[in-house]
Amino acid sequence: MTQSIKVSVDAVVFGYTPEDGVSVLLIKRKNEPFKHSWALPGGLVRNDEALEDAVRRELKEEAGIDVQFMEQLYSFGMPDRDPRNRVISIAYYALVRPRDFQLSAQTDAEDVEWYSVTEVPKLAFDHKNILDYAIKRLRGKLAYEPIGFELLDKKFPFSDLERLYQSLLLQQIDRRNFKKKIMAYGFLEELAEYIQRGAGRPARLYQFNKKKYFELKKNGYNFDLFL
Amino acid sequence: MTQSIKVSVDAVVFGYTPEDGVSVLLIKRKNEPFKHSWALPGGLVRNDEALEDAVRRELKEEAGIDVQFMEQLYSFGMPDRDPRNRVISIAYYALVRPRDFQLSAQTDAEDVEWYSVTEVPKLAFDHKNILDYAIKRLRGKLAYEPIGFELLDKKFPFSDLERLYQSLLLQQIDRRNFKKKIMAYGFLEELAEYIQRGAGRPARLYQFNKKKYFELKKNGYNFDLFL
DNA sequence: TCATTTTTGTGTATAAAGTACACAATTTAG
DNA sequence: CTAAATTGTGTACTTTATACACAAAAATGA
Repeated sequence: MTQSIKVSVDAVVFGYTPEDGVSVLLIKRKNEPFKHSWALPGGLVRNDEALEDAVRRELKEEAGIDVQFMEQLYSFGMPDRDPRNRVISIAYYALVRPRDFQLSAQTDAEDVEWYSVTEVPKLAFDHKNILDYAIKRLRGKLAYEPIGFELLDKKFPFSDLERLYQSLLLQQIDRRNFKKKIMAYGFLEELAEYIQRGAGRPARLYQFNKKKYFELKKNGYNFDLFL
Repeated sequence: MTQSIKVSVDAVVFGYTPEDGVSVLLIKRKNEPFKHSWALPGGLVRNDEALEDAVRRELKEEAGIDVQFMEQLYSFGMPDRDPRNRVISIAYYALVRPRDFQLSAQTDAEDVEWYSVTEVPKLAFDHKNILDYAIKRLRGKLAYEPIGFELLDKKFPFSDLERLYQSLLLQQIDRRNFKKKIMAYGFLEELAEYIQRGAGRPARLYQFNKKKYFELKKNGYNFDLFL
């Protein structure tokens, strides 16, 4: 018998706000199977479409968002992961700044929502697996590449970066040592601007210098940010 | 139009011998397209077969080998990567001790051969890409997990490990410091046996203690072997 | 308005880890 | 039996990581 496997993509889109920590974008399914269940955005790849394009298309169709940073995560192919057909899914993860987007459930979804990674609802298919895998990857990645900047505002106070690391790596950080280490790499720029949020001394703003980063990286620099 | 994408798996099987360094297992294709070209072993996934099972089956069918250590590498899905149909391929990489196997071209291949990674011939499809990706992954992985032991004999002289790292990471290693670092982790056992190869003082044999390794790992230990 | 609370900002001393380095021991090859 | 090849081993020095506390600037509210 000839092969009859379907190919889909799924996306784990992470967002971060200093208030709510790390969240993930979920959609409520409009169709069977798992109708009305929460799930990762995704869907079948078209015959002549690159995998990444399929992910971007689905994110647009289901949630109305565009993402910048996106990487392939893993391919999930257990024969019974979809109750109807054999479907293998190539999962991607993406990082965005939630405030950059107005979520809007589009044609293919009943609803779209950010959920804190600490309180995700029951998910369709093996999407819980995929999400867990993505969280692990995000943690690992964060520890040796400065992808955290994709999640923060362009200009941010140092404490945002600190809190991002703490909430994702689940450990305390020594403020002085952390700053010392990050600044030593040289890809963070100190600005002459300040921000005032609630009580406390106003915080100086910083921004990530991608050019400097890639330059350093090209020269074989190692960015382990293990804490 | 309904989806008509085919799903295949490909395997990058790495071997190591102290004499020839790191090599990769290639097969000579028996069929079109790329008939008589060298390629990575692999083939279409069956309708009800897990991805890993498909890889193991193909390795058996094409090269007559069984592998122990295997991990998913990446999925390659450019629409034109196969000149005939749309085929997305889920690539795996595996590590073996070449001396454990007698290679034998089976039904699906014209020939099978180990090629040093420094002198691979022209490959079919996008297999050169896949191989390059796998080499990068192997380097990275080797630097923070002791997978090198999968490539060495069960009992090996310390210099084998040294040479493996040097040939893969392409840099000089200080013998004393390297040994100090590795031994400090505590997952390498010094044996009371010695081996004599060619000229020079006989070398003490060592072996990897997996149990100890997993125990350490479970306790959140970090094994960065960066040099 | 002023005392309290909240948050940011900053340096130094100590401990740990990484690096550089050279010579003796044991074997084979000629 | 001399030369060449390989293994085995310790210490001083440099770099990096860690622990730690108090002042500055703003908001809050009595």
